[in-house]
Amino acid sequence: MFGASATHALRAIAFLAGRPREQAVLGRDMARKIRIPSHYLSKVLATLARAGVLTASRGARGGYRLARPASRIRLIEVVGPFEGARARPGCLLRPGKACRSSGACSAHQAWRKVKEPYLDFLERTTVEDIQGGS
Amino acid sequence: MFGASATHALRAIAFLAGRPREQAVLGRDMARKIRIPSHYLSKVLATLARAGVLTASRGARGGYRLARPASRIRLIEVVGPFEGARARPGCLLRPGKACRSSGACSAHQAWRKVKEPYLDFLERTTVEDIQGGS
DNA sequence: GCAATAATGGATATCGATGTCCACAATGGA
DNA sequence: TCCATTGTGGACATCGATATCCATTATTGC
Repeated sequence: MFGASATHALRAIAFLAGRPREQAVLGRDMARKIRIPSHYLSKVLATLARAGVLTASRGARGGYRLARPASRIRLIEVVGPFEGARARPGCLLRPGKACRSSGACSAHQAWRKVKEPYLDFLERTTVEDIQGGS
Repeated sequence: MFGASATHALRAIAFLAGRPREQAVLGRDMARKIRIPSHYLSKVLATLARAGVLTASRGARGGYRLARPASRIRLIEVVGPFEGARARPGCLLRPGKACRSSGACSAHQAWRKVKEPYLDFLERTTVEDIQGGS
């Protein structure tokens, strides 16, 4: 449903959320645990750090941690930086268009039943809801 | 939500469904009406023809028509040939895996609320439900 | 200050999706 | 039969996403 980068981001965040927050996790350890190429994961994590979702610290005893408690990070913040406009789907038949009730496309009614739960998922689910086992 | 090819397919099918079925529509006319590059659309339509969703006829008075009444074509038949496995989404955090209730990933419960309406949309919505104005 | 540790940024490679072009095959009508 | 019409198939170009590698920068502990 999401691209590889956004999926990697979700896996990484869910993993981090399942660990004590005061203890930083090394990039290479995380890569090994969640089975993602470490050089690729580092790019993903850098993007999440820029987005303010996690913090990265260098040097000995460095690593990554959540920037906030998992219950206060919504999934849209994790997925958004990678999916961009895709994380705010509009009209089915005219991608990129708003497709409001007035002047809606012919698939509007049927598509709403997918779009609304999808937006709800991104806006209302928090990282705590998907956190992995420690 | 879908790739460009699947979206083009949906637009073309919705357009065709809004026309009298006994009258074939020219590829180039359809391309102009729904604003899709005609050379690309022809590839998409060829795929749909192979999938048995529409029929193509060559020569004078040729063109494309629905293979069946719009009410008997489900969207999965239109989208499936282009989206492949993406049209049957499984686990959020482990793409490609089944993620059944037993041994489910940590996002299973939250993700179900998106996945189920999505699958319902593809399996139960018909082309008639999204057909365009004539 | 020095050495070890770790993340960062840039360059590059690879792959699939998107999009274009054109010669060819098939069809219908005169 | 011959020609205009119309879709088909293959080759090719382009672009963004995915992925890899390495030199550099920042930080900690001694």
